[in-house]
Amino acid sequence: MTHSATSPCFPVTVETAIFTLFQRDLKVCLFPCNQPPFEGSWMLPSVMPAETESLDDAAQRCIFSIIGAGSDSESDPFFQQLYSFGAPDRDPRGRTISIAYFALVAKDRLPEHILDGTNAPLAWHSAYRPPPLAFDHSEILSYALTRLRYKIEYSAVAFQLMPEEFTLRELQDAYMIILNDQKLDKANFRKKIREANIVEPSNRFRETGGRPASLFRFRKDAKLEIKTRRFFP
Amino acid sequence: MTHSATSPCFPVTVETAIFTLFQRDLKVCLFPCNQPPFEGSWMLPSVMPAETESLDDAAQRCIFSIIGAGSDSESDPFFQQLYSFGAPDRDPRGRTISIAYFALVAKDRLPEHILDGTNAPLAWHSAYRPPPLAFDHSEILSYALTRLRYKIEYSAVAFQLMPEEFTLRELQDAYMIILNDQKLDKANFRKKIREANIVEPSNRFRETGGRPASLFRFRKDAKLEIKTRRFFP
DNA sequence: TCAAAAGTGTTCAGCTTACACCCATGA
DNA sequence: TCATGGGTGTAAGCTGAACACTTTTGA
Repeated sequence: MTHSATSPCFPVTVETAIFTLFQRDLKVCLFPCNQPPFEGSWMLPSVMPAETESLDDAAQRCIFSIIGAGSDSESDPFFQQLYSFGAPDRDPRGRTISIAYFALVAKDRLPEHILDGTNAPLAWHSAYRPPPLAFDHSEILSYALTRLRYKIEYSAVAFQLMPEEFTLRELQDAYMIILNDQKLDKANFRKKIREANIVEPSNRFRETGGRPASLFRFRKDAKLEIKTRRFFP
Repeated sequence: MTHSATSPCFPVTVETAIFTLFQRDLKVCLFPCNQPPFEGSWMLPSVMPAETESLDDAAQRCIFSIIGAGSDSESDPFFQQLYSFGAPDRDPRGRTISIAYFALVAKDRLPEHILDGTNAPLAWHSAYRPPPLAFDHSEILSYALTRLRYKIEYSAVAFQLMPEEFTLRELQDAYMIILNDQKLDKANFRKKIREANIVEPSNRFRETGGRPASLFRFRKDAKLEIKTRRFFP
């Protein structure tokens, strides 16, 4: 009921599903796993919290160790705790408890050599059709995808995956890729974005195949999360 | 990046916010805390996971240790993992990592001596106006309340707080208490419930001050979670 | 016959959806 | 002048909020 006198201890890890968007696909950052029996599988990046480090700090260290600390905290990636996984047999080497996070990084925030995998074991794989994953990491990944999809529908986190400036078509593409829904109506999508008041034009344009597209950026003061009554039906 | 060779260990606890509904109020189960410097404060019930026990099993054990194991698993309370708390200073006695759960129990599932607190340190307090709580438990409680409110809006978990049979008025009261909103329109609420197709009449009635009210029960095959496109605005 | 509470139908505003249309550019 | 993609207006249909109404019981 209350804390017992003896304190069994558990190794604790923080695993992070880091997402980014390129090649018209949602990508997740993976490392090759060498541990038997998972040779040839891939795994999510992970760290162990230091003695005096909070879970969030550990997750942030995990992310920065991959993408590098930014020059300004403005462009720091969004991250959020997901769920904790503690099945006794999740790691055959011994029991560990894993606190899972997910993170969103804009492609232009990633150094070139991290994006293309030059000179690093890390690789970006399709989040929807990932290679075989070690431990329970495919469970973690699919949970992260579900949460990302939920979150993108009631908040504006999508902008965390966009570059500094973007066209509305590019934003719509991001939504369609993440929601796996090609049926979003262009006019209605634009109206929603306009009325939500979360972007402003930069008065610059991007060359496309046809009429040039206005570039937008997210407003610093935008309301990012809105809750409305829904009930179940 | 990957698992390091040395494995720092952390004491891990599972804390559970157990909610029930009576006296027209949402109640949470608390225990007195004797640990300095929190004498006089209250705390959420907690257990430490055993060596080979999953986190969910530990949470279930925590719940059953209070309300007793049910005769049939049908009436087992609903519970769900919430969030993990790991601030280095959350417990002044030493660092622990806490996996928080919340649970919903129907009042008629609680034995009489648990409800009225006879001969037990446990007590039920208003979840909205709780007494002083030890550690970071007020943070855990307010997080649990937020999640409960979200969840009740897009799913039918409310029925976990209802007795076997109930009137629609009683169900509406449950919603109004949890959402802290007295303005729910009776006609519209009933229409929603009817169209959601989640209850069926038991063909019995409850005596009230006026016209007797039909009793309903939840349908076993009801769809409990429905997701609709929402976006942010 | 009146008070109290159950239970229902109808209207109106606002939002979502679908779709048609115009605009600006390069070839 | 045509193809391509950007950008907008509007009508139909659905949903939710508000509210007035009827029904059934006990006193």
